[in-house]
Amino acid sequence: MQLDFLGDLRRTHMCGELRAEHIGQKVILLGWVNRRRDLGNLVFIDVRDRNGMTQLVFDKGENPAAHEKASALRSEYVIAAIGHVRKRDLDTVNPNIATGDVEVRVDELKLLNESKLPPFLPGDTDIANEEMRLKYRYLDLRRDKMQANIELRHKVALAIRQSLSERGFLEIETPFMTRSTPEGARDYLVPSRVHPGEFYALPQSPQIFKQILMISGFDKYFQIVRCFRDEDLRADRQPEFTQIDLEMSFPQPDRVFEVVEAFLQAAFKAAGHELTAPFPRMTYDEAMRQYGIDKPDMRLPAMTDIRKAFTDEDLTELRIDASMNMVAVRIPKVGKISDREKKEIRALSDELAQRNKEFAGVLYDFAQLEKKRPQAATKIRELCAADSEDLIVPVVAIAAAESKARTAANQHAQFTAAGEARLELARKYADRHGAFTRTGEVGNDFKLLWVTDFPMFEYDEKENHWNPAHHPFTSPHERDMDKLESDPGSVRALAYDVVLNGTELGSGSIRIHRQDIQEKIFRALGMSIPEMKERFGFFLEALEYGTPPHGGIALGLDRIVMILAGADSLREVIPFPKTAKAVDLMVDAPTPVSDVQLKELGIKIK
RNA sequence: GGUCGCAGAGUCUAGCGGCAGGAUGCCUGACUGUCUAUCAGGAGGGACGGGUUCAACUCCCGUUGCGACCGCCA
Repeated sequence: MQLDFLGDLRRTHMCGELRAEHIGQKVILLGWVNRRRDLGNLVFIDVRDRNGMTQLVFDKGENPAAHEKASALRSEYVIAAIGHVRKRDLDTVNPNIATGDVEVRVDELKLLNESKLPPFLPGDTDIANEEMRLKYRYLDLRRDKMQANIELRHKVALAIRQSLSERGFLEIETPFMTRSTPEGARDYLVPSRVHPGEFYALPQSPQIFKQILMISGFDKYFQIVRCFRDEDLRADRQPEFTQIDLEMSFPQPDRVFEVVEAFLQAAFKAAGHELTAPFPRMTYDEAMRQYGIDKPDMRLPAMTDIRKAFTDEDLTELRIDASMNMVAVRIPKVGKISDREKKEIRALSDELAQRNKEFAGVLYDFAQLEKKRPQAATKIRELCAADSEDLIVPVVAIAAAESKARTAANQHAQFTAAGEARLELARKYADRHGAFTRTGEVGNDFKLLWVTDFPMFEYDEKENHWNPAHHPFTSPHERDMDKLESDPGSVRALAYDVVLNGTELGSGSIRIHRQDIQEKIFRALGMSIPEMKERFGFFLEALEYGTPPHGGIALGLDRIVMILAGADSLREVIPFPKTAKAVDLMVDAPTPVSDVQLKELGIKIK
C-alpha cells in the first residue's frame, strides 16, 4: 500500500483530548491504529497515542476515498487523520473512554507507516508472558499500563527534583567510571584500553563522591542517578537501578528526615496521594523485638511478648525454655484453619530453623495450647488483643534435653524467625485479612516509617571479625564512642532506613568527618593502616582538609514508583529491564566481543 | 551456587499414556452505528535432547529459557 509523507502536517490535539467543546472543529490526529471495526460501508478506527484514544469514522457514502483507504488499515499502522469533530448520538456514546462523547469524521487519511503483524497487541486483554514482553519491549511499552507507569515515574522524579531544588540542593553529576572498592556488592568492571590489565568500576552508589562534595563545600547535593551492583536479581532488584541520592552538611538525622519527608510528600502528591509527615519512628531494637525485621510492614499487627501468659508451672509442663524470647504472631481474620494448613505451619517451623541456624524455637500449635493450658491461651489472646477469627502462632523455644547455653545470637534469631513466620503467614492468608489490598485511604495503603539506631557492626562468624552494618563511613553515636574497642557489638550507628509497607526504600547515615574516628573504625574492623591507605587513601587525606560534619541518604526511585504503581516487580516501572539472569532480551546483552576488542584491552578469556 | 514452579497455534490457555479443544489475533466473505463489533468460512500447534512404553504433548531424567524464593545484595 502506498505510504504518505508527514509533510508539514502538525497535530492539533492528542488522541485523548477531544471533548464535546471541540465539536465542529477541524482537527489533525496522529497515532497508531488501535482497533478497527469494519462494518462494510462504515468503518471505525480507534486511533491511539500515549494520551488516549479517539474513534475515527469512515462512511463510504460521505467520503468513498477515505473509506477505501481505511478499509485497508491494520493494527499498529501509523496514521494521520484530518477531519472534523462530531457529536455522537446519545445511544452511541462510549462512556468507557475519555473522548467517548465525540468522534472524528475523517476528510483525509494519511498512512504514515505500516506494521508487520505484531506478536501481541497493546490492546490485548490477556497480556503476553514476560519473555515475550521483554523481547518486544517496544510493543509492550505501548500498553496503557506501561505508558502510565513510565509517565508516573517521570512525574515522581520531577516532583522530587523540584522539592530538593527548592530546599537548596544542587544536582551534581558524579563519574560512572570510577574505582573498584572491595566493600559491599560485586562491582561491574570496565576494562581500560589505555591501561591494559586495569579496570574502572561502575559505582554501586556515588557514596565517596558525595562526601567529597561536602568536603568541597557544596553543602547540599542530590542526584537521581544510576547505580550498578553485580548481584543476583529479585523482583525488587535489578543490576542497574536508580537512586535518589543526597548529602548535606551540618545535619542531624532529623534534618535528613525532614528533607526526605518533604520530597516523598511531593512524590506521592504527584501520584495523587496526600502523605502525612512526619513519619513514625522506631529504633532498630524495637523493630526487631516487635516485628522481627529491620523493615517492618506496619500494615500488619506487631508481634506480642507472651512471657506473662505463662506461669512457671506452665513452662515446666510444656517444656518451654523460659530463658528465651516468647512472642506470638497474630494474623487477623484468618478464621478456621484446616488440618492441612496446620501441617503447613509445622513445615514452616522447620524451614525457619533451616534458614536461621541459631533459631532455637518452634511455631507452637495454638489449638493444642488451648487444650493443654487454657488459661495461658486465654491470656495470650488478651495480650495480642486477638479477635476469635485471628490466627495466633506462638513462637517459643522448647527446652533442650540437656541444657544448652542460649546466646544473644539465639535470642536474635528467635525474633528474626518469628518475623519471617509473620510475613510468610501474612502472605499466605492475604486474601483473608486483606491488609495488602488498597483501600484508597493513604494512611492505610502506605505505611511509612523511619528505623533508626542500627547497630554499627555485625559479627561475621565465618571470618571471625566485625563488619560494618551500613558502610565504613557511618558515624557511631557520640555516646557510644568509648565502646568502639571494648564492646563493638553494642555500638549504635547514626544510621537510618526509611521503610514503606515492608520494603526498604532508602538507607542513610551521618558520616564520620574526623580522621581520628575514621581510623578507629577501620581498626575496629580489623583493617591495618596500610590496608586503609591502599583502599581509601585519597579519602582519608581529604578528611584532613577541613571536613564538615555531614550525612545523607539514598532512596530507590524504582521501588518508590513500583509501590505507587501497585506493581509486583521493578520490571513494570523500568522501560528496559533485565531478566532474572541479568539479560536484556530485546538487545540481547550481554554478548561475546570480538578478539580484536579483547586484544586491544589486553584481556584473554579462559 | 541452591530449592521450587512454568514451557502446547502469533498470543493467552483447557484437557489427556491412543483423533490436541477453546479464546483472541490473522486471512476470505457478508454487514451503515460499532467500540473486546457481529455473523459465516478458513489457515495455523507440543522448547531441545535422552529414556520408559506397542504407543509420549502427557510419565521419568537432563539441557535451555522465563519466573519466584533462599544464599548473595555494606
